[in-house]
Amino acid sequence: MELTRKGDYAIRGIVYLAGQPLDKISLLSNIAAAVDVPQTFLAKIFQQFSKSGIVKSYRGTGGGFILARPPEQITLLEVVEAVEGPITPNRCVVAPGECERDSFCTVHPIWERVKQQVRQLLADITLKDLANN
Amino acid sequence: MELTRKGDYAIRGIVYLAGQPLDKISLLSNIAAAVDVPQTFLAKIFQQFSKSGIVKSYRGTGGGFILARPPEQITLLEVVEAVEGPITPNRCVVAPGECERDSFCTVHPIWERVKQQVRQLLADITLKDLANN
DNA sequence: CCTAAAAGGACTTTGATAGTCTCTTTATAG
DNA sequence: CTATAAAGAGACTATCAAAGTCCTTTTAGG
Repeated sequence: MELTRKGDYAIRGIVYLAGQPLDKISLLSNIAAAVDVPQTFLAKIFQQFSKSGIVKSYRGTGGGFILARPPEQITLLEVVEAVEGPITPNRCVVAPGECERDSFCTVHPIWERVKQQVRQLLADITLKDLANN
Repeated sequence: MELTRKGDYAIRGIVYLAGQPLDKISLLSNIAAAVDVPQTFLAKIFQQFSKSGIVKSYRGTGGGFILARPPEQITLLEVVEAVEGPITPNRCVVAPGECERDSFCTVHPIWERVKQQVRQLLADITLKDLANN
């Protein structure tokens, strides 16, 4: 039921980025230092961000990371799922048909509801809400 | 963000028990077979249930397990937390003061909300709702 | 006192988490 | 066109929790 450290780090990093001037390219080394995360680990996280289109990356001198969209268009849900995979309170509910007990299991619908509620809550928060200016 | 197998097994077992005649003492071996969980593993789970006062156990011949209270007085939240520990979406929010970033961390209140919502949802479900009769 | 059950503790296996390290690719500046 | 500065990618390692097993002890009945 818990976010992993990776997820936590991911949020720290992206929130930091959202708090920077939006046209400023930030160095991974700076981000890592600012949010207190091992740089090599954060590198992996930002690679995932880059692949899922949350940040844009630039290589070489003067390179770094920048938000791919304005902060009000990036939700917390998107950030979390980019690194943690789909949010699901129980594996029986990751996808329809995953669980052979789901036809008769009375708990199944509960997990569906939990999943929906949590996703909804996170989808309503954007990086704009989280960036502290 | 996911329930462990232990949590899942725990629910299966207790829901089965809630579906039995309430004055009937069930054998662990029967429960385990019925819900398709390794008996030795389920034993550990029911020990925790017993300690948290969800079931009553009887040793020796004719012994076994029985709900400690009527099913409508046992919530899903209680069951889950008995074996999984407190529900918390992020370790920063298990207890006040746990996280040294919480004074300035803008995400902290979000996790509090998620936690409350999930707990509320699970607290509203009782074993009576889940037992299929 | 023998047998049927749960309780308790020690142990093992497996897999995910949380990283690290090294090499490659891409881009810029001189 | 070469040196340098960044991110990308892959392989590797260490640690820890999850998932489960096994064995011994306690409790209760017949």
